[in-house]
Amino acid sequence: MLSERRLEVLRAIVHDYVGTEEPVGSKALTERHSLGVSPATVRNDMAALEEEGFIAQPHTSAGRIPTDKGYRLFVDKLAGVKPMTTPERRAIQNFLDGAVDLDDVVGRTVRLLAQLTRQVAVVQYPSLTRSTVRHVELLSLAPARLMLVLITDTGRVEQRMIDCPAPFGETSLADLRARLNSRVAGHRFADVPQLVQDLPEAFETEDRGTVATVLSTLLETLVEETEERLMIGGTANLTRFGHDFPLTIRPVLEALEEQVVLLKLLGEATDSGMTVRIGHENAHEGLSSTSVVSVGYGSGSEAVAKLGVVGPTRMDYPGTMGAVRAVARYVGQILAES
Amino acid sequence: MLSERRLEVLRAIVHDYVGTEEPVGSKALTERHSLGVSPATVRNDMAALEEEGFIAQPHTSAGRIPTDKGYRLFVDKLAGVKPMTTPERRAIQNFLDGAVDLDDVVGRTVRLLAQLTRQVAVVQYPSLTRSTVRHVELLSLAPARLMLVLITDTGRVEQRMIDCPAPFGETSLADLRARLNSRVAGHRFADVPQLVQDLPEAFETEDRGTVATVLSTLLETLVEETEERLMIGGTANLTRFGHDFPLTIRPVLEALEEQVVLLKLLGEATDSGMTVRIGHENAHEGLSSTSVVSVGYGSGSEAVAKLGVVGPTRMDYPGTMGAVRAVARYVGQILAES
DNA sequence: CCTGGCACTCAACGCGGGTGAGTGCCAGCC
DNA sequence: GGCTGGCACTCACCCGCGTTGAGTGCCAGG
Repeated sequence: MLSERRLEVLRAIVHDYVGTEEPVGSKALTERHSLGVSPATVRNDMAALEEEGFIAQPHTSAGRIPTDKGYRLFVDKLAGVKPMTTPERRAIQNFLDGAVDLDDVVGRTVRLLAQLTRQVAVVQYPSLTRSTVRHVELLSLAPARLMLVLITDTGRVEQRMIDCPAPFGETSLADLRARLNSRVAGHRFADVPQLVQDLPEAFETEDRGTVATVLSTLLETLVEETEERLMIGGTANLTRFGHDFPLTIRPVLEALEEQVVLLKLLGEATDSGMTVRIGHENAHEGLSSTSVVSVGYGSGSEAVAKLGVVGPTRMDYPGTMGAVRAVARYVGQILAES
Repeated sequence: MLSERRLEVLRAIVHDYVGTEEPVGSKALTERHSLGVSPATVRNDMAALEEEGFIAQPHTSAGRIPTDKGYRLFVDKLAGVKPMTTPERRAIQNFLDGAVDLDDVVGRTVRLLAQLTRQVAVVQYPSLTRSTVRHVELLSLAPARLMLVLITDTGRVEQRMIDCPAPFGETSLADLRARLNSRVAGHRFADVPQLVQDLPEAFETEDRGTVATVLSTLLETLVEETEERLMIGGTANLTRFGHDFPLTIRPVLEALEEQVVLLKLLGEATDSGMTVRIGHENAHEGLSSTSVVSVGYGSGSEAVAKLGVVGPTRMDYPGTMGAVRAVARYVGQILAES
């Protein structure tokens, strides 16, 4: 086990390195932090920390930089979450309050998060499977052509075209619409399948085909749209990364364009509470020198989606975590209100 | 006026510079292109071209690179549009054919365009004002709360909540729904205002307030949503820009995040036909070393929105223009079909 | 008007010594 | 045993310098 002071040294190294982006040496450390010991002692501690794999030297006779393992220890044991100041909170709330619809909420959230953390922000649209149905609408566009519109409690709208196997009368349509809504409105999407299971039985034989088609389209929509959408922003912040651009920034931009990758990234995070994935802890190759801070958010007590930021492993973890948590909280509030 | 050969020299310079990214000298030019004259002659031509402002030297005793004015001449007079090959066309069509809804069409288009041109692609969602109404739906969510759903011929769906001044019966609702649709379905959004103008008069006094509210919300939606959405992709291609990254790439990424800027960019382009804006021709500061190739696309003969690519002024104009034109054409087809 | 020849310019490259931050180790002290 | 000051060593970084070579402008001759 590492002594108290050694942990303190690690904390100091992380702090300085995050600030300066340069390897930090023993002398500079003792000058900037009053550790109460001499550089020589710090050197010994550093040797021990290096031995354990928490820090490393880019090359012999240079200062030390934290390793992924070092950051991990820092995040888990040494750093708290830095709360937002009151004016910051107020600014967040004001900014988000102006949103007019779901797209706008997500858009504002992304911009806000990117600006607060000065990193790349990722916000997932509220998930359908965890949402509840507000309303299902069926429109007749042509004798044998329907449109299914699905409205969620988070304000999201999905629509699908349906080609009916047989013409479907207005009365049947109204009937189906009413029955559908009385069964599923207010229920969670995940519960819909079993709620509508026996619905065709209530209809005349000639209509059953169409009803079944409608239901299967509905269920299909639920499944399909589980592959969720997301919005990213603040990519310009990547340019503050380092100086060896092409190699650092390229793979990150590529990864960010792959929604699949991002969704997996957010998906891997724990459902509740904040998750920090550091460097190589991210499965994706291109993100091996970035960290992802993510958290769930939702209109109720339960998370309906996640949001987070992607930045260099060398980031201000306490500050970033504070911003992410605060934004998630307020977005949840906004969604609950609307 | 410049002689035929001098134009040929300019074309050669543009061609080589686009390929190599390095200033091109007289000797190299004569070696790679059989111009039939000696380097010395080419030097004289170059001096003339420089005099006129079509090319410039980064520093004394270096080769020449085209200026914005040079590219302009090249695009206007010297370069054609390079058509896509048949297999390429087929690939485009196959890729776009798999789309399931509007979001998917736009998403696929962006990815396709980014991949084909190896640059940043921008696709605007079909505009509401130029679209036609497919269907208007009114749902009653609560006694005095309605939802308005607007479906366009391009598959776009917009919804709005409406708080009614007075309770609105189901019969009135059905009546309003029917009247609304019979008037506006199939008509262009721009024509909607005058089509619904006298609608309240057909209703009982007690319902007129609600009808008016619905109509004003409808008209509002048309106006609001004129500020159109767009999707961008292929930002990773920016890393192929140059080697002096931070300065080149940063402002571009920033500009791309500002939807306003992009919309203005596309908006400035002519409505029909392809538009190429080179370097400083773009009003926006950060885009002064990029060119924008854009074109309108639409389901009919008329453009409903625009798409294009943003790349370095040093780009393959004929190829890019060919790809942009081809993609626009096929997207138009897809939209017309759905 | 084109061409070969010639002197000139200057960014890019490679080399080499100097500088300084940082390290590891060790003997001595508390 | 742990902390400290001292010391020799390492090595990336910087700076200046000469070399190289692609490229230029100009000019006299075809």
